[in-house]
Amino acid sequence: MPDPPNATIAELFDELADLYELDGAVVHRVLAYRNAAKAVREAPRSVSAMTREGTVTQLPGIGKTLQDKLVALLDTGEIPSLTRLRSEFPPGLIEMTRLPGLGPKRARKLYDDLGIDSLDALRAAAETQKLRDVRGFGPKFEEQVLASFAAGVAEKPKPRTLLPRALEIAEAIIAPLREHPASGRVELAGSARRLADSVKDLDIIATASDPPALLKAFAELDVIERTGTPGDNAARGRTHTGLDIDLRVVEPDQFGNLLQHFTGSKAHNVAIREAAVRRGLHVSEYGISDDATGETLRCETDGAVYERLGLPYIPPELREDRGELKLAPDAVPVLLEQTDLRGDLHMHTTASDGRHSIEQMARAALELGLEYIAITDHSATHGFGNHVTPDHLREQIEKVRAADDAIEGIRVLIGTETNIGLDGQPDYDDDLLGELDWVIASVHTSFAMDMTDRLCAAMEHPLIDAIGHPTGRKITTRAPYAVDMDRVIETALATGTMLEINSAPDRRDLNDLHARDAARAGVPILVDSDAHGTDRLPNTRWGVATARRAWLTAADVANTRPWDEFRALTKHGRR
DNA sequence: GCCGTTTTCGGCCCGACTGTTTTCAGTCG
Repeated sequence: MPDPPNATIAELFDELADLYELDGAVVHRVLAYRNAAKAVREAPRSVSAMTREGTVTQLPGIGKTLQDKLVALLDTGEIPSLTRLRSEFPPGLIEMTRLPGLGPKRARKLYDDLGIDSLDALRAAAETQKLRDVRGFGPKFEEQVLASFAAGVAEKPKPRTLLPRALEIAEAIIAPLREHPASGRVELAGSARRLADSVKDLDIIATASDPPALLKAFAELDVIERTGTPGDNAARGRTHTGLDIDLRVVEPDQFGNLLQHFTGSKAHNVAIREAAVRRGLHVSEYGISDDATGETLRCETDGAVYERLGLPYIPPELREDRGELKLAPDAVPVLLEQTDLRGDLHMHTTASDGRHSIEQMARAALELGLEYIAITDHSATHGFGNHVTPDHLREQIEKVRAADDAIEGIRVLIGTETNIGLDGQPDYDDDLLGELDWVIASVHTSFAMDMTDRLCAAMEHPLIDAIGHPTGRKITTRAPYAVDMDRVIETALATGTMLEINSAPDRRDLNDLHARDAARAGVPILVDSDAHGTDRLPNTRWGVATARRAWLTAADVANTRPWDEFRALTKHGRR
């Protein structure tokens, strides 16, 4: 049996947390499992491998007990306590806790008293008014349960919204609110401010001379479908696209506290607060109270919050409790900016499945301030758009050379996005690949197989300069394929192959964690648009967002370099 | 279950809301 990947182990720990919670364990023990799940999910290496080496307790939140459980998992394929708890609590019990207002404690009570062990059983009991017989439950709860089923909450969790769409909606709300006469500052918070891949909802923080007026203006915006009953200083609304929006209005002298709090992440805030408590400080969304003086400090900016806590300013993209709180003041990375990019090494034209010509792409790239681009149409065996046969590619070489001559101010390079075959080999023969300036290789078929050998074989090829979208994920629709990223990074380093952060907003692949690991190992990272039209060249914004979340500086990203320096990093350039 | 320049034992973030309770536990963000 192959070693379980980190994602699988993390799921098992999360499941253990859920089950121990149903079992009535103290909250801190449950929290320990959830922390461990996060640590495993974000571990830079294979947790299975670390377990075999005996180094797994180096991960934060993994101690002796969890190490033993991991050893058992690797030896026997199961964790005994998990097997026992699964036999004790039907899986429907965890599903029941998806309903708002029903947590593990109360779900357990319904199971013990009425034998309710599934969403269906719960609904039936609510319909027949049996729930009110249980101590602690009443008619209101029955109504709530039925309302939740009617709203479809029980069926499945609402899909998350991709970042570009979320920011677009945020802008459509924030811009008019900023223009409203009653408003002061209006800022986006939450995971959208952290430029996460996708968001569950939007959090907006504002100050206002007349809060009710601003809340009313919010409720009347075109994009808002409906709002709940607004409070004095907060409103929750939903857009026509189904995205929930929380708007909070706050006094100007607390704006920074609230902005910091609602920017999160939750893990970041918890870590900040725990560290603060050790220094006699208590952080909340309303201020920082000091045990020594009894006073509470309010902050106008989120920078002031970090300053009071003795921390450097931490960019929102880093606020994930991934080591940012240990940064020395002068060690906060100067994160990559979109304007740092000088080249774009992955784009398509009408030769394959793009919508614009070589010239159109080049002129658009020039407009954006790029110094060099590579035209990388799909190769012959690719199923989308036109097949670029070897003869066709030879013609493309001439066309690209001509365009390069014709257009001043930008270097236009000929490349290909060659398909990686099942055996890890490219579509074109080496002679033809050798005539190109640049080769990026990607997987587009047979996603179900273990991809590690295939990718590593491709990287061994002397004319493959980079791997495109290395895990094949589509953020809300397709899981990454099975790939041992440790080995991929190791091989990339050994073979001098670059790894791409593909900027397509539903890909952002490599993701932030993998990109961080790869860059730390010393692998040159690419940030490419993968544009299929001139209007998509600015998509590098999303790749840059991922790079920033990966702690990358301009120096970590190969295509921030001038062409001559970039070329020296490629296999083609080193020949 | 983890963790330690206040600890190898006794801690482990903060606040609001809700429905059901007679003063609060559970849930949520």
